[in-house]
Amino acid sequence: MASKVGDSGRGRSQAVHRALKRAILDQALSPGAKLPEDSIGERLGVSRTLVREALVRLSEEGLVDLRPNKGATVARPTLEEGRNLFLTRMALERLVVETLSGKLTREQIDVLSAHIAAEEASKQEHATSIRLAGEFHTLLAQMTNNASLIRYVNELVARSSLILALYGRPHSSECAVSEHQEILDDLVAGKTDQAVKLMAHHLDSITTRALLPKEEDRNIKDVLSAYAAAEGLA
Amino acid sequence: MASKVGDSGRGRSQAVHRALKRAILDQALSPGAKLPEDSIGERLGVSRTLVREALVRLSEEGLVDLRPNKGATVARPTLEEGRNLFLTRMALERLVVETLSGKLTREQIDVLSAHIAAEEASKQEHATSIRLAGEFHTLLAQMTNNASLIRYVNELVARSSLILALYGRPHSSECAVSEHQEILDDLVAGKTDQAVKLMAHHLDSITTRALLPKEEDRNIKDVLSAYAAAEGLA
DNA sequence: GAATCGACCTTTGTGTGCAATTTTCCCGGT
DNA sequence: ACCGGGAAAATTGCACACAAAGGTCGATTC
Repeated sequence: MASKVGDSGRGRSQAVHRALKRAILDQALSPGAKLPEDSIGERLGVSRTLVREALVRLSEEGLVDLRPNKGATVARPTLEEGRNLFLTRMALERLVVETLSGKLTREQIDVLSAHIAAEEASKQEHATSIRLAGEFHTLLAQMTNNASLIRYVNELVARSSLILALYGRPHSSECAVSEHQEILDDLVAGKTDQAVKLMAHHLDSITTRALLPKEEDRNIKDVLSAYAAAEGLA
Repeated sequence: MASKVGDSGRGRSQAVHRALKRAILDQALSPGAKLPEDSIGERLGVSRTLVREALVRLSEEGLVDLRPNKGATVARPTLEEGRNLFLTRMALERLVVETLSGKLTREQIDVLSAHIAAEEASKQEHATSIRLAGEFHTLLAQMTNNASLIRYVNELVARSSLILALYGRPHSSECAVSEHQEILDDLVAGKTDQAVKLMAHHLDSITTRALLPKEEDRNIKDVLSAYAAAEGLA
């Protein structure tokens, strides 16, 4: 079904790209998963050529790691990369907020409100909940009409999903919905500084609240790998 | 020397990518130029497959436009995109400056000083002058050790070259060198706010000083094409 | 019995061929 | 002289084939 619907836009490699991206963001493919060109192509009904193209795109977006002669895997950002990524996100979303403050049209406000409502409604489903939370930010970015800003925010939000999938705690994104509402309120009221501060807090709370703990075996490996890398080991 | 270092590592598609990127940034290939897979492959001694991969990467970086069934061309950003791009750049470079302020090592300071000296020395050669001016910013970004930040600044700086190539006046980047020195001084002194302000001014002056006027035939065409697009014409 | 070497099998790297689409340009009509 | 119309040439879209690199598992040896 995906093949029939997705094709229309143009180039089928785009369709493959979207399919894989969606699969990754939905955590159907979890970080570190192998992405063999063959199987994917067979499953999606296209040749390796197109899969390859899609993988290159995804690697350029930072969603997959592409190691020479070793194939593609879903990206597995380190915790350090994660924190840096949120720093970058903050810088860009600050611009988003500054650009939008006091300039939202009625239509845009409606769209955002509806989206927040949808977020509220899907609190239970962990997967879609994360996706909707991210889409709020991309929606905001979209409204700036700044192409590069949009692109980068999209990328960073997507990769944030990966980070949260790896290091996030189960119920980390719950409070986010109310914060989204507050941000929207300030944007509508034109309280720029307040909105920026809220957005900063919003993103910061994700990093500190959701990203820090989780003393599982996964973390042990990460810590070790960091030390190993520092010593030039495998 | 850059070519020797970059190539050998692995994949030849990477080499093609670098070659094309370099050619574009040096304005050997000017914005809007056609990039036929065949000719490029023949000229570089590789097959279309590899050229294709490089073009996909470049399009993902925003350096080439890749239209379905119509082939690749060197990107031709509009003036509007240009201004937005510099807005985004500002947001990111602000983070760069904030991250680096007061934390530069002696080595890093030396590298930057040397670079500024090189900029000073090559004032005459328009092409390299622009390149070095850009590299100052990428150098700064590099020192943050923030992967995503580095990547985006690199991209934006590269695309800025395109913008300046299209809309910049001949001697627009002259004063920049002294401003670079000032920024470095403030970074070393740890005057964060001052450094941010300077960087803001630095980038802003590029947009207002270099990007605005230029009433040449090129602009006429651009204006017309904008109206044509609005009317659905060629 | 454990370690090492090697043949096999899987997966990626790259070139090439063919179909489809776009562009060019030549030609006839108005 | 100008404007379609259509065939030919050029270019991209896509798949497949072959070569090379990596990984695995078993056999051989100490």
